[in-house]
Amino acid sequence: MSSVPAFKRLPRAVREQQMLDAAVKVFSRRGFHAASMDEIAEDAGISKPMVYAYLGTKEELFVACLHREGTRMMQAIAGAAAPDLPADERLWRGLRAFFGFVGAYRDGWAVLYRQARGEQPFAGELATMRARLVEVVAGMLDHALRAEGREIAAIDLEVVAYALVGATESLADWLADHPDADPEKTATRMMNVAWLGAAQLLHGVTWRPPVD
Amino acid sequence: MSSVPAFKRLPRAVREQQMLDAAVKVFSRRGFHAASMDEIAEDAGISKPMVYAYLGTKEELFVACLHREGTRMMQAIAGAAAPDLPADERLWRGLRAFFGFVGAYRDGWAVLYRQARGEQPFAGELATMRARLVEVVAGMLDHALRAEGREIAAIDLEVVAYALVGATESLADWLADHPDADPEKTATRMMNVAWLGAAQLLHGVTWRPPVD
DNA sequence: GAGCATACCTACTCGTGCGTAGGGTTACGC
DNA sequence: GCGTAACCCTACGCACGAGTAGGTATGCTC
Repeated sequence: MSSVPAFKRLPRAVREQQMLDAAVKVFSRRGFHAASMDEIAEDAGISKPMVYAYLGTKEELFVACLHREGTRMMQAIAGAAAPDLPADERLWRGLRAFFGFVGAYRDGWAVLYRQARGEQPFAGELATMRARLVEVVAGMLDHALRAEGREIAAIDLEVVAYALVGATESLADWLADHPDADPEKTATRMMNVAWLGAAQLLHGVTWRPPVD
Repeated sequence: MSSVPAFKRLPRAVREQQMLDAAVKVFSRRGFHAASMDEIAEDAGISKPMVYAYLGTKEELFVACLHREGTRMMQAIAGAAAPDLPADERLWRGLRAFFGFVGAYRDGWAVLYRQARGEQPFAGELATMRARLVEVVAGMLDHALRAEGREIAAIDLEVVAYALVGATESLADWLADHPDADPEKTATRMMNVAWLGAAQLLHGVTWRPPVD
C-alpha cells in the first residue's frame, strides 16, 4: 500500500529546525502562553508528539528558540565589531550589525525578546544576554575615556551603558513595527543619539557614517 | 447568630481599590497568565465572584490596573512639567517626576509595564501611552530647535524621541531592580545621557540639576 | 530479507483555572 | 418591622491545552 507516502520522512536535524522556525513564528504571533503546541506542530507540518520527542516541553522549546535567536544575534554583532578599532567605529559597526539582524529576523527578534521580558522563567535568560551587551558597551565607553585620560565611577558607566542599550532596543522595536523602515538608516539615527547626544544634535552637529 | 461579623462589609469604591491593589501586586509577581483570579481575590481579602461582579473578567481587570497606574504616572509627570519653562528645565522636571513615580510604585510600574508589552491584547493600550510620551518629548525637542532657528525632519525627531523614551524606560527597569538606588540620582544620570549625550560626557562636561 | 532503530501518527488523560449559579446576610429607607 | 438593594459566600461546570500511551510504517545494516 501507500505507494506515495503522503509526505517525506526527514532526518532529525532538519525537522528540528522546521519546528524551531514554526515555534518562533507562533510564539511571536500569539505570545508564549497563548501559543499552543498543537498550532506549532501543525505549522511545522508535523504532529505534536514529535515536537515533544525532539525539543521537549513547551518551556524547553521556548528556551531553545531563545537560544537559537540569541546566538544568531550575538554572532552577527561580534563578527562586526573588531576589538582593535576606535570606539566610535566599533559602536557604529555593532549598531549596524544589530539593526541589520533585527531587520532580517523581525519576527524572531522582536517577539522573542518582547516575550521573554515578561515571563518569569525566561527573564533571567534574557537578562544574561542583555548584561553581556551592557558590559560590552560599558567597556567601550571606559576604553574611550581612558584614552582621553579621564575616568568616571564604574556605576555611572554601567548606567549610561544601560541607557544606551535600552535606547537601542527601543529603536529595534520601532524598526520591527515599521516594515518599510531601513535598518541602516535606523542605525545611523541611533548613532547620532548615542554618540553625539541630543544637545549636539540640537546645535546642528551631525555624525555621518564613514563612506567605505 | 454571628454576633461578630467575621469581617466588615465595605462600600464598593473601597473594595474596588483593594482589589486593584491586590491585582497589581499579584500580576506583577506572577505575570498576567500565571496570576490566578483566586489568588487575587484571596489577597484582596474577598471571594472571587466579588471580583467578577465589580471589575469583570481577568482581562478587564488587567486593563483596569493598567489604566489606574498609567493615569497616576501621567499625572505625576504632567503636574511637574509646566509648559512655559525652557526645554531643558521641562525635561529635567519630567524625568525627576517619572523616576520618582517608578521609585514609589516599583511593583505597580515595572511589572505592569513589562507585562503589558508582551501580551497581545494589551500591547495596544500600552503603545498609546508610550506614544503620548514620545509626542511630548518630540514636541519639546522641536520647540527647542525652533528657538535656535533650526529644523529637522519630523520623522527624525520622532525617532530621537523614541530612543530617549526607550532609554528612560530601560533605566526605570534598572531602578525597579535596584531597590537601594536613588530615583533622583537616576534621573540626573538620564538627564546627562539625554541632554548632553555620550560624547559630551566623554569630554567631561556634566549637566547638574539646578539647586532650588 | 530479518532485525532494528528511527521517523511518525491517532487518540486519549487529566490538571488547572476562568467564569457562574444560586443562595445567604446585613444595612437602610419608610 | 418589612421590603429591597447592596454586599458577600460556597460551591460547581466546563473548556482548553499540556503531555502521553501505544502502535504503524520506512529505511538501513549485515
